[in-house]
Amino acid sequence: MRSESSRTSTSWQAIRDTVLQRIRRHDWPQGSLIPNEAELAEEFGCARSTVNRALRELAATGILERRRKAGTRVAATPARRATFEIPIIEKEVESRGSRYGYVLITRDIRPAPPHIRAQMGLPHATDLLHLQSLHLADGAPYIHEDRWVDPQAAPGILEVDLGAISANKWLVQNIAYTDGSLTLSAERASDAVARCLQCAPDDPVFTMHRHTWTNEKTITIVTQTYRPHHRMRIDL
Amino acid sequence: MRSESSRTSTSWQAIRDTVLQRIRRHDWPQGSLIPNEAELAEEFGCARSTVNRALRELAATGILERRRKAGTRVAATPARRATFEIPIIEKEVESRGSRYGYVLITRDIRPAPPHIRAQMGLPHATDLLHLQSLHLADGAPYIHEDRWVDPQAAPGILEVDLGAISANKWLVQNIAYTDGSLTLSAERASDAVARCLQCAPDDPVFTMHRHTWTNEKTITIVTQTYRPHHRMRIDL
DNA sequence: CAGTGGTCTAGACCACGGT
DNA sequence: CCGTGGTCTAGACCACTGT
Repeated sequence: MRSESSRTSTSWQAIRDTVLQRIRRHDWPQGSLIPNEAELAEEFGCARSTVNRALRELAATGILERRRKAGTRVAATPARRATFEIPIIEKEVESRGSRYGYVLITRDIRPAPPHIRAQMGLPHATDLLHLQSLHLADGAPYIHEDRWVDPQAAPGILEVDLGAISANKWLVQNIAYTDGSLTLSAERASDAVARCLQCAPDDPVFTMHRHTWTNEKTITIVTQTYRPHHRMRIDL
Repeated sequence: MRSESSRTSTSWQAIRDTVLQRIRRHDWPQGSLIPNEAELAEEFGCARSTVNRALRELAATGILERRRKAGTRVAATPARRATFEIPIIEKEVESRGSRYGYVLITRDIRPAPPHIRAQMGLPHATDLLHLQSLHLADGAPYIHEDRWVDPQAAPGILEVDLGAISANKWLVQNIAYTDGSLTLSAERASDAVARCLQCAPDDPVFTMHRHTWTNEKTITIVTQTYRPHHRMRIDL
């Protein structure tokens, strides 16, 4: 069996799978030290760098823990990391087989309110661009979006027709960001949001809060509220 | 400037950062083809495998898209993937500086109800282990957990004292799983859950649904309901 | 100090997939 | 067909960190 993929002696995937199997069978119990790279390379009859690649991948998913000199250990709790796809709403909607739509509800420029100032770390009540919009799936409300943009960090945004292109799309295409954070929560729909999403004003709604910045400077803070009953799926 | 990290000619991190910078500066616009590995290796004065490593890392985060023969392109929408840390409740609680606690509320063996049978793909109403428990932070309710376990897929589980060790901990330590899915949503707290979490019966609650299986066979299905106002943070 | 992982190199062969 | 990325090798030096 195992005709498998590779021609070249041993592939790093094969080594990864073998190691994984040994961990799952408890040949190498949780927390234990496994042989070092040189030993495994000899066992598998391959170069050390091939072993390195295999073990590195396993370490990246949290299954192994590696430290120089200390060696490689089976993590106490395996499989702790997964890849999270940051939803791109347009594609998310289309991949469900629906037609994507976008509507700008309000656009105004106003001094940052206190909670936004605090999050952005602004010393003064700078003028910010405030947007409210709606993403649609087959014409029905899908996500309500409330966004603040700092025009100083996103030069050019004030000249854009944000009724034609979504702020997110424009920002992604035009403003580089270096860092971001993402917070998920369950909220009670506010009256305003409920009206937009056409749901009851206290329905539980899945909410995604994003903050992106570049070089310590906030570009935008967004709160996206999904319509009720939304589920976000993550594969492991 | 740039004393930087490496001694050895050029590090893959340096190449990654340079490439990233060029993308952010739009030297290489979105969707465009960038030079191939051999050309970049020459430009940076390093081995092709070093370039490969740098570009592979960028492709893993969704910033680049690579295909043999077709070459490497700047993704239309950069930075689409992030690493998601699957919360290990005990550690999550302790990392907040709280004391972790665990209480088993109910334990019974009963035929799988229809919706669980459907999710597990069970043809008959097999007997399953059903558990309800509470995770505590400093003695206060933190997460309510409702879990179904197939004893056939998790041999030994019926003999375990699940009042002493949480089912999750025991399963993670004893039963290998190969695949899983994770679904996040906002729900309205049910009466039973609200009582356990000591909140109002219609509070919006953040809910994590997990399904793990091995070789097509479901091991366990869990619904974990966080106390109100919980936020799940993901760094990018 | 010394062992272990981290990385780089130069060269090679291969697999995929546009043309 | 043949260009491009994917991988492997053998060897080397280095960086961290436990002892």
